[in-house]
Amino acid sequence: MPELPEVEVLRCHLEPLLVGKRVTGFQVLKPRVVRPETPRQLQGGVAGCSIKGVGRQGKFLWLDLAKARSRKTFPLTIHLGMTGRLFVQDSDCPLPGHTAAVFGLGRKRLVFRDPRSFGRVTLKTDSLDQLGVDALSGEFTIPKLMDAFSRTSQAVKIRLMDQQHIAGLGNIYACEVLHRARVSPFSAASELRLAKVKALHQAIRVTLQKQIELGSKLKLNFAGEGKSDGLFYFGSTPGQAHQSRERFRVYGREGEACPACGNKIERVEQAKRGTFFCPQCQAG
DNA sequence: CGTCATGTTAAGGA
DNA sequence: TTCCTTAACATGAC
Repeated sequence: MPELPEVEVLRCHLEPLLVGKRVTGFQVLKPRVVRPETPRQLQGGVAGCSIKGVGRQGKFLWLDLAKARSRKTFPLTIHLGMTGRLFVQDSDCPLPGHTAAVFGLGRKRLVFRDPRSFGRVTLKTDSLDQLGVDALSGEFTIPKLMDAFSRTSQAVKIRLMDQQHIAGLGNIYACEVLHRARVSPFSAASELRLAKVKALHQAIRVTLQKQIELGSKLKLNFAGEGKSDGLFYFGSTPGQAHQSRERFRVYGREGEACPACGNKIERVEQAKRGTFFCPQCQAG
């Protein structure tokens, strides 16, 4: 599910459901998602804790936990990987297939489902420590973006997806942002002039903000059962998938008309990922 | 059968 | 050391 907007919509959804609850149990069904500590170590760390908050930076989500009778909180990091889903359900519901981990919350439970098991649950903070500025925070400024683009030989699209510099953009929104800013994905990041960097900065904020607004308005099925999967780009409730797909300007639209100029959108591979762009609007 | 998919990270090379 | 590229992870959709 997961680029910044999807994770933020999920965070907003979960926060009121989780804050104030106590973790009454913890079960790992797919040990691979707990890394690098063992499931047993993680269990010892979270059992009996209360949830004080739900945070996010980039695509990383975390629960602020506190031991009983303690005010000090520590983050339990959850990353959804490519196919992770996180939702609250009644404890007497059957667990869905591909459930990776379950947090008991009294008569409710928090389920982490992840078919591909690329996601992660951990008390280690290494990943968070290395993360760059969140693309929607006030700290993400034009000078910060200039700095992220300097001293590198990489193409701008690759650099936009580097989470150590800017946290939150993945393959979909990197393509979308570049099209909105009319910047070629193949431009050398370090050679972009200030005007283009400003355009990209604006495009990042607008693209992500609009997508969060869209996701906040849609009725999402966070339980992720069947074809409704709590996503607003590949799924959500029936009849909304098409509508939300129309929100993409170039991603997944190879051969279709560019919404700005009508030319055919192309797809090429960059760093083993698909890059969708309009060769007319985004000329090198 | 084959191709592609929202992501991170370890490993190896320059 | 730093920077960069690639392979690996595991499953489903089409």
